[in-house]
Amino acid sequence: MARQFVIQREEHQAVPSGSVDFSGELNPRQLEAATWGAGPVLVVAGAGTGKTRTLVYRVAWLIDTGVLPEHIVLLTFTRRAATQMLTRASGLLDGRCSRVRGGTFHAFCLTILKKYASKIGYPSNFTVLDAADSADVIDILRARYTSKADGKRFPKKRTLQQMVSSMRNRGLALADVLESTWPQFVEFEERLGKMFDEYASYKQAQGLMDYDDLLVLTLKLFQSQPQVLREVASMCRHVLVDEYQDTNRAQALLVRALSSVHGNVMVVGDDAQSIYRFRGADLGNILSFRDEFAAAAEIKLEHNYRSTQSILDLANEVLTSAHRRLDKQLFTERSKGDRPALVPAPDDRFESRFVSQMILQFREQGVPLNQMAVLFRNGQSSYDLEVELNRRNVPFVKYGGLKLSEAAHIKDILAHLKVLENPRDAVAWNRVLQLLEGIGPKTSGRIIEWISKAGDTPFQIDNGAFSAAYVDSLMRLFQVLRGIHGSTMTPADQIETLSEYYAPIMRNVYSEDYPKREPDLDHLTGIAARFSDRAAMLDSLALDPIELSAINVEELENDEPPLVLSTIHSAKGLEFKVVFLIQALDGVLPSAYSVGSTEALDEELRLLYVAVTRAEDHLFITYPMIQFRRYEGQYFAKPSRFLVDVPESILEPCTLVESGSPAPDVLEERSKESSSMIESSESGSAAGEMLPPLDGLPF
DNA sequence: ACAAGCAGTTTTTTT
DNA sequence: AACTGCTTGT
Repeated sequence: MARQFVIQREEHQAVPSGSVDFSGELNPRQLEAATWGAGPVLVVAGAGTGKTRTLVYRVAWLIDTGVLPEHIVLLTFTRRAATQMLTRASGLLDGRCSRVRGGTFHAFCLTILKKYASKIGYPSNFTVLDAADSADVIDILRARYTSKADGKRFPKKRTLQQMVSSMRNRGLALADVLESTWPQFVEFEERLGKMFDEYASYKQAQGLMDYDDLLVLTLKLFQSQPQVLREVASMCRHVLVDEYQDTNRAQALLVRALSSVHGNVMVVGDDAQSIYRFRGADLGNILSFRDEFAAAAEIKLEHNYRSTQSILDLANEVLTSAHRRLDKQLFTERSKGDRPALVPAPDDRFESRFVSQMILQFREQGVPLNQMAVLFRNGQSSYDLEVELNRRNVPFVKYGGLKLSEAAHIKDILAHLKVLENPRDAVAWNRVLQLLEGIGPKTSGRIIEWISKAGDTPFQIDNGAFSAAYVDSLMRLFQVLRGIHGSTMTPADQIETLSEYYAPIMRNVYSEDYPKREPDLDHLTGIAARFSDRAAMLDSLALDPIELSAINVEELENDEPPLVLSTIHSAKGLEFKVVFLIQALDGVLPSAYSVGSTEALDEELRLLYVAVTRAEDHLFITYPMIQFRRYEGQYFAKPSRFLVDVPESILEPCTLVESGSPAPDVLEERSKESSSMIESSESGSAAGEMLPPLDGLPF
């Protein structure tokens, strides 16, 4: 008989030794969640109910009761969210939580895979592909699977990439995915199936992993190597998951796996804020958590501390038409506040002028810029406003939309680093080689084949083997690569060296707009200075691309904290005193892509809900009445279908008039530069009140 | 055979 | 601003 050891049960009931006053800082429900003992628990936390606060105190409680920080895993949706929470927890605990493991599912899986890569047939220096890289890989294969006869009907690389992705993170068969989302491509099923199989083996052969691989291969590792699972899961004494409503099937399985030894898992989420269905998020995960984790308890947080009653009224109204939801009713003890305003503007320019003018007014009333946000459905919706804000010297940061590391010229530089890191990475080689004059897809393919045969000395070149048209530039490339390969340069120095080599190429390739791109190379060098390890830098940039305009913020460090512009998706979890939701148009929110399906429309509705619930004190929803489209010219736009039926008692309809013009004529007055004002339409435009009434607000 | 240049189309949201 | 397909040039 084997000897039996008994481990002392953790003492959860003990009064925490530290100085944190848990019951004073949290309401009874929050306290119950933060001090939860053992076993699975679902925390349903409505918008603004102190979800982050609860998680922060949860971490503090665990550590205070003696759990080692490195035995806590805090999985969040973005890295920003993780750092924010750990910083706050660290404030409560005098820094005692620095060793809590946390981050996104993808980043957490990456650390596991780096350690155990060889067990699933991968080298440990594998490269992480972002969505665009992965589409490039697929495109290489696509050429082999298409013929002239297919014409335009065969799916584009981006679509193909989305197909693979949705198969894998939902765990569905190709046939199902095609039938539900791309019925027009059902005829290609057999070819697509083969192509996707080849995609998988191609990645393995080259040491490449896409985002979905990080999750799926971790699961596969756990399945095929039970001792690895046991090893990893025993280090996860407490698993905390934020934004559980936005996890996909693979992530739910990971949560189950990670908690399989200790069984202590707390998931926090709000079904009404699930907005990542397009990425495979499965609302079913949160709705059926209590079935999947036997005996799971449920705690509901319904006391909203963020918004005024008027804003919550609109939020609740919006939600009444949603289909699937958990029962929950938000309430607040805050005062009624102003009704949210619906402001139609004659056109984009007026909308931008109105928003910037209001922002300046609020600032004069003492609201700091960084307590205000402008939200929109699409990244490009804010271009006009950005111009206007620049003109008025209003500093802003933009979240969502284009990322620095997704810009073509940055990807070029990064491709050189990837080649140095993993010389088997053919996608990176393709990019690097095709920058050279005289080298296109075919030649680049041939050179890559030659390189792969060269074996251990990847950056040596035999100049006799190549055509005179491009040997010289090829030699120069290899010389630069060898120079870096054989040195001990820091990542920043490597980028500096590469930039010097790349600058003339950039002038050639992007001859029209290279001056705009040039400063970005310096930015990149600056970012690289934070890293001492090239591989870590590449992984980090792949998993957490840098927001393009976030760079400008660092330069302004000592100036006024900037206004926030953000896509609704990127604003998840944030709150602001004043919120403007712009471009609230039918076809934008809801997106034109979603009108075909109830499920998709529901998600757009929740998106509106998320936008509305970001606001604490004031909410303005605006849209232009006239839009421009490239081939259709000007046409009359409709406001979002979610807003037209909202009673006026909840959403106040307003009109915008140009000062000095009694009857504003939309088309003729557009170019005037005088300041506009807003009036409430129901009180009659002649005696219209100035909005907003800025006096006596609870700032 | 292959690269480069041109013209026309198309753009959701993100790890 | 990027992607695709077509045409021209080497």
